[in-house]
Amino acid sequence: MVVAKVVENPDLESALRIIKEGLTRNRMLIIIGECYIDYEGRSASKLGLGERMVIVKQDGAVLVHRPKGYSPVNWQPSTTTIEVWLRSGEGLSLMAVRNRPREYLRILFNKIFLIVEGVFHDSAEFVMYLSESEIRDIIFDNPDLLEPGFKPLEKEKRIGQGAVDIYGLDSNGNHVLVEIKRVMGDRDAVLQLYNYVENYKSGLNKNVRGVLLAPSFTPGALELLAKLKLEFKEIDLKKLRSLSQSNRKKPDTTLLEYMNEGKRH
Amino acid sequence: MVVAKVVENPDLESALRIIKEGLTRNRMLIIIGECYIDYEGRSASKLGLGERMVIVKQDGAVLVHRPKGYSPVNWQPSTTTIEVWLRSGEGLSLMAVRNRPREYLRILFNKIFLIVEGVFHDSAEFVMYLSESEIRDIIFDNPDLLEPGFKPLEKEKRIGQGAVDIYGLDSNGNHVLVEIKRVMGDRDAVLQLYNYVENYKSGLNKNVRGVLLAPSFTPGALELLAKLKLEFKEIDLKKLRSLSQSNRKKPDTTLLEYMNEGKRH
DNA sequence: CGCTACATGTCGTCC
DNA sequence: GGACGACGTGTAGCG
Repeated sequence: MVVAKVVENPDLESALRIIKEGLTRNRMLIIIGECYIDYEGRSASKLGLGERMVIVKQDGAVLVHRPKGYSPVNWQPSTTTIEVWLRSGEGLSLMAVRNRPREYLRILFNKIFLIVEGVFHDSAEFVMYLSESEIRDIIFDNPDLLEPGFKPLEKEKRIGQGAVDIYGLDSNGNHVLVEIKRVMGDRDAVLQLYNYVENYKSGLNKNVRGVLLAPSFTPGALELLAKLKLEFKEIDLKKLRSLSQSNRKKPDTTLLEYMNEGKRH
Repeated sequence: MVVAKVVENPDLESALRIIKEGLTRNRMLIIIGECYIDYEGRSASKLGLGERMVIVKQDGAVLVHRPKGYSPVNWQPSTTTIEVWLRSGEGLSLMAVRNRPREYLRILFNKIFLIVEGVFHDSAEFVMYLSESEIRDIIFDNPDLLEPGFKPLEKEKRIGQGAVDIYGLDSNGNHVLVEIKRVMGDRDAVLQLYNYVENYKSGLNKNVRGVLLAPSFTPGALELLAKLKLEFKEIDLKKLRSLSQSNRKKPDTTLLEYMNEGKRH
């Protein structure tokens, strides 16, 4: 059973009891109420009185959501300790503390409108397609996508402190370092590649080519590429996706087809 | 009133009606149920059957949370359109679509255990302390923190496509570019600074100093700084915080004091 | 545990 | 609207 308990408009003493029980049992808690919030740690923040939703997950993660936007206004990732207490005249406090980095999050409730206690069963596998590592593997296995005659030799080759995505040789025997971006290539990506090339060249007495692969490029990136004498090549994600067809995990129906099917009543 | 409606174990037809109503009224919806999830857009993902919490915010943002962890497993930031439909034998679908980038998120419910409809009043101001821009202002106003005789001239000076945090002159009249990091300075930060220095120097015939300010530095960053002949200086955030005392917005009580007070029953 | 780089990053800001 | 950089970024992976 997912939803173990639903309590509307509890007084703060009941709320305290319910929340404490839920925490003890490692349940997921959803608390809707009016609260102040303080945070102190790597930075510090204060949020005045308002109505919000607080989620305490089964591993101790805490999220505070305002009525808009993707991001929680305050939060704590999976925390070591959560403490709750009630002081008359002040309200109900929920405090989430983690140690590395040392951070405090304190939620002070004035009123609580709803508490939901739940235990979720969810062991399903989550599969994500076309991550950067997947793209890298496809390029490695289909080196002509970079250029004819390219011979990939190593993935994630360590260079200095970092690692370049693909290292190989071109048809003239030149060393080639390939940096791959799944999203639009920006100046950061160029600088990353530049650093690899310079670092790798410094031990060698040969020409080293650096190539940035991305679906598209910002103007700043293109300018910087030219200035640093680095190369770039556009990759077509759709094409790559079709090349990974053999991958068993690939969805056989796209969501779009799915959707159209769904509407074809 | 925050919580407008709480419905436990609705059949899917009732659920459809309730969710549609909630969407029309721009209410916040919390839907707990068993579902499959498909996503397609910049990337693509599939998630098998499991019990999850779905949040639809008042601006159309959608979050799907599993029982653990900070991050939603699937989501959609503030979306233009959300559609819901029911097909017998299949289940209840909630589809969130946005246009830029074009992305689809589809949640297919098998069972719904709970629907909460709420309207949140929350206009409180959120104040964050010691952001990078705040640090920048403090350094600008207290230039000796960088070095004696430093004369800051411009904040966020545009250089090429980007902007360096502080530009100024040292006691010898050298141009100085200062890049500030609120967190540990890494290779990326060094490359960012390097790019500014090179870019700025290219128009000039003079020496240009680049200084990275951060509370600490990774080994990779220090190595790169040396190689690129850039400078660095540690900043003490605690000290900076005391220098911003004058700032009205600073909290007068720290959360730690608050907490101790809270426990002193 | 520390460092590195990815991420469907998201979000504000400035041009 | 696009580019650029901050973010309490979180998170996984590797040494």
